[in-house]
Amino acid sequence: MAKPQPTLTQLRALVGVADHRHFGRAAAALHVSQPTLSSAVAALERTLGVQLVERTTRSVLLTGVGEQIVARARGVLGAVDDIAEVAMRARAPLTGDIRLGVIPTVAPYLLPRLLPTLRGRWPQVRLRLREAQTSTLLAELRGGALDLALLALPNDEPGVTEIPLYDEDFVLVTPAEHPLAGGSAVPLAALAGQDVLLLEDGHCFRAQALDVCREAGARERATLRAASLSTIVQMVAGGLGLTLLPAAAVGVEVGEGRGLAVATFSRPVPHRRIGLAYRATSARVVDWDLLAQEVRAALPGTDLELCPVPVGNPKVTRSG
Amino acid sequence: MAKPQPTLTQLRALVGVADHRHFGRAAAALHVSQPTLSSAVAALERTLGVQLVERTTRSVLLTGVGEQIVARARGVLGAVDDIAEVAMRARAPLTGDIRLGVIPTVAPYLLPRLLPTLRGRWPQVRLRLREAQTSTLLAELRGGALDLALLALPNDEPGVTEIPLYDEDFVLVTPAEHPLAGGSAVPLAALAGQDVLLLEDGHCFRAQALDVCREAGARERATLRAASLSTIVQMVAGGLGLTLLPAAAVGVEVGEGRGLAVATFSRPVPHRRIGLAYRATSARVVDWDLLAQEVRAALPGTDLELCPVPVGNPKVTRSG
DNA sequence: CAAGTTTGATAGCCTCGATCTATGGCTAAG
DNA sequence: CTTAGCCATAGATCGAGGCTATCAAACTTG
Repeated sequence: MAKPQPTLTQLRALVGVADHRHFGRAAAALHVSQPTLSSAVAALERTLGVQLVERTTRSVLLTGVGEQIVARARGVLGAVDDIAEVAMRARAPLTGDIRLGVIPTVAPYLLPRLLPTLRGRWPQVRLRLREAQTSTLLAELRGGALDLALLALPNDEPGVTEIPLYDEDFVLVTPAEHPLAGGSAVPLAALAGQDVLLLEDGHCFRAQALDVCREAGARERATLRAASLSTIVQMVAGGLGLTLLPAAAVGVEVGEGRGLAVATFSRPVPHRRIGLAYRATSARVVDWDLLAQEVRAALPGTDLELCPVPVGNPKVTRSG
Repeated sequence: MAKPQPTLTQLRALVGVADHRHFGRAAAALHVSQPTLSSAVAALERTLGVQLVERTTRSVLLTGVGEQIVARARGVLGAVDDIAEVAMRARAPLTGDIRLGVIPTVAPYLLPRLLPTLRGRWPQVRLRLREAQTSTLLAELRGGALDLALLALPNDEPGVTEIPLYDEDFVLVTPAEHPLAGGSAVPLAALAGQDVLLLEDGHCFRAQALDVCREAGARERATLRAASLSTIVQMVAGGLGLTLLPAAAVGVEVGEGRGLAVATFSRPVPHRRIGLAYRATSARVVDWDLLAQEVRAALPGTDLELCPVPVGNPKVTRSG
């Protein structure tokens, strides 16, 4: 026996009846006639072999199975709408609002490079930026307040997919007269006993740098936690200690003639991976992949190592 | 402009092509002719306005958008199959295998009452029982190795739905000659300084009883952790201390003439809630509701307080 | 290099099912 | 008992989706 499968039209009819609890009004809302709706629901019940709706002339109620199936039908119809939206987004890629959250240790160094490129190549896109720490960004991402987050990977957040973008080394910033100043392959162990200045709690870069310090045997100057890398670098210039910076920050934070020197570590060089994160259910994956390409294209050429582009054939190109 | 929506047939066609990477074979697998399949995919691309498949005479590839949409289409088709299964299950309620996990502090006291009732009223059902601690049960439930778990609530497990069944009070079991023996409204504070025997780590009832002890100021005899309530009661009879039992265990564990006495607490009486847990995506919710009714019907009449039946109209009755 | 083979697209026809209008039957209210 | 409201049924119509036959393109092979 061949089992007839439910039809999308039938599912829409059922959901409509469930919503309105009234065949006539549901039919009007679905722009079909009442008998059409009636027979659609009846056909669904026939193919499923179960009564879904209790009809009396006075009221329309769902049976227990009916409730179950209505819930699933809503899911199906929503997913079909999603498919249409995915296609629509792909037809007009990278347009409209994108709510992007960025962590504070990336934003000031990457955005000045990204924004002009993006505006030039995708004038239709409007970035709505938000700067916050990782935990905030992930919460807002899951809650739907953000479309996309630019942060350090991995986060192992269920339901969130990540696109790796680049790896950036950590470098050592010291006063110019410091013994380690300007070194080119400083071993981690050279940090032992040094006073290292770090960000305040909640910054992921604080945790990453702290790991390095622990391994190296350095100690944190805990009384001097700063709110930004900028402040920390000022403090280093003031002779209060030394600090680690992610490579991308060096150009902006360590200027000439400020009495500062940058040293690089010997292998294995401590580093972190930066990438994009989005809800796995997002209908705009194609957009996010394109944006990832733009970020990679906007990267400073030297110190940052691009992550390989993961998948598939990037068939979608700019429209126009 | 009215947008034509994708059809289930079209989605099936697309998924088939994605699976086989070959129109002819996909058509055979779907039991349609090759031109039909071809035109279905073409129609889908037309309604979505996006190219989904790269066709050459030599190979068939998916575009980026195509991959996205295939993934979602699989979800849609799976959900539709689920709907059919929900209906099928409702047509033949409570039949077939049910893999039920039960925690050790419930199983020996509830199952002897439940099993005969169940066999009598639903002879077609076959329970495959498994006794394990909460964490194991929940892991197996999520992994699909179990259909259903009978344990203490709440667990706040994402993706897992819980049906409350009954609340059971904790009672105090002491040697017959103990000062608290047989009391009828013992305040928790009376436990202060007493030696209480508890289960070994991992049992949820251990944690629950330990909470009571902490609040009451009792101390655990940590050198005597037991693997079962049965063992603990033996130890109490041997004068090694006293213990807490969930009410349902009293009848089985505390017999006559074994030198044991049962005392009840004053209000607020410590208690725990027992219920069923299942994957929120399960297609057999109707079955689980029915089984919950059977558990309630099988309950010992006196000490356990039924939880209110939550929802809906239990339209489904026994078939036959 | 030409013929053959493989494979997906197109054309034309047909069938079945979804939809419509018209109507019937049931229930609750007055 | 009548009336109004509401869902089910009947019969007609039309289009989506199916099939067979054929074409066009590309790779293979003697």
